[in-house]
Amino acid sequence: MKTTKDSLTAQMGAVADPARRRILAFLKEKGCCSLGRKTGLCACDVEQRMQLSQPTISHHMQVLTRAGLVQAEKHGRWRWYRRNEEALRRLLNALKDSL
Amino acid sequence: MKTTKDSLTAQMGAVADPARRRILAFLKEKGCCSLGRKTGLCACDVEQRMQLSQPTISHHMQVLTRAGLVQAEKHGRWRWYRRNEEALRRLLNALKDSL
DNA sequence: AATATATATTGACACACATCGATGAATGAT
DNA sequence: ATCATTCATCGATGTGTGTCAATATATATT
Repeated sequence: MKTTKDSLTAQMGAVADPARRRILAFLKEKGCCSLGRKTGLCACDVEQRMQLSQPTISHHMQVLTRAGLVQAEKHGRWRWYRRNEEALRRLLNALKDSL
Repeated sequence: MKTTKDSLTAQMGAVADPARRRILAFLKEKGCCSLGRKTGLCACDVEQRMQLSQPTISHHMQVLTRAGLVQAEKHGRWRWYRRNEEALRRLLNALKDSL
């Protein structure tokens, strides 16, 4: 029954949701958190910008992370998220081939 | 309640389903039906290549058509489908910007 | 230890969706 | 007129998903 979803389908599904696309857009901004040179946002930042509850944000971040489109790094009691540009590029290329 | 889905989300959702991606791939082949110079497939051709019932195929074709990613043309008792390459290109560009 | 903060997890709910069998509608063939 | 074929529609069903409130977990602060 539980045919494991292939990677492309998981990534497409992740990106098909408008809320998650907004999150990906937010992650382009420079945020409050910085990892070395890289910058990211914590979930609370994302939550602040969207009209969604904290559990919902948490869920979306999990979907994006599991799809490999964002990377998370725990830092103190925050969790910093940043876009996985490499994976996003690969997704676009895969789509270009698959479509 | 019924916030109408925006065009990009509808197209992304259409393409997120693996069955519909396979259909889009099938539509690249030269089929039994020809429209002027263009070629396409009828739903029965698609059905023959997939392990899905006729109503399910019909449903997928409707989703793809409503999303504007394929174009249908009724011809006798067949319905010829062909890819809307322009729309597919626009989708890729929109994604490139949106991601 | 007690408290506050950031996030995850759980349970529930409504809704969307993929799928199918049965049936209907349109069209062509006999 | 009857029948076969192609496709759409309907109704049902199971599964997935977006969302939230409540609760739990982890970590920092006092």
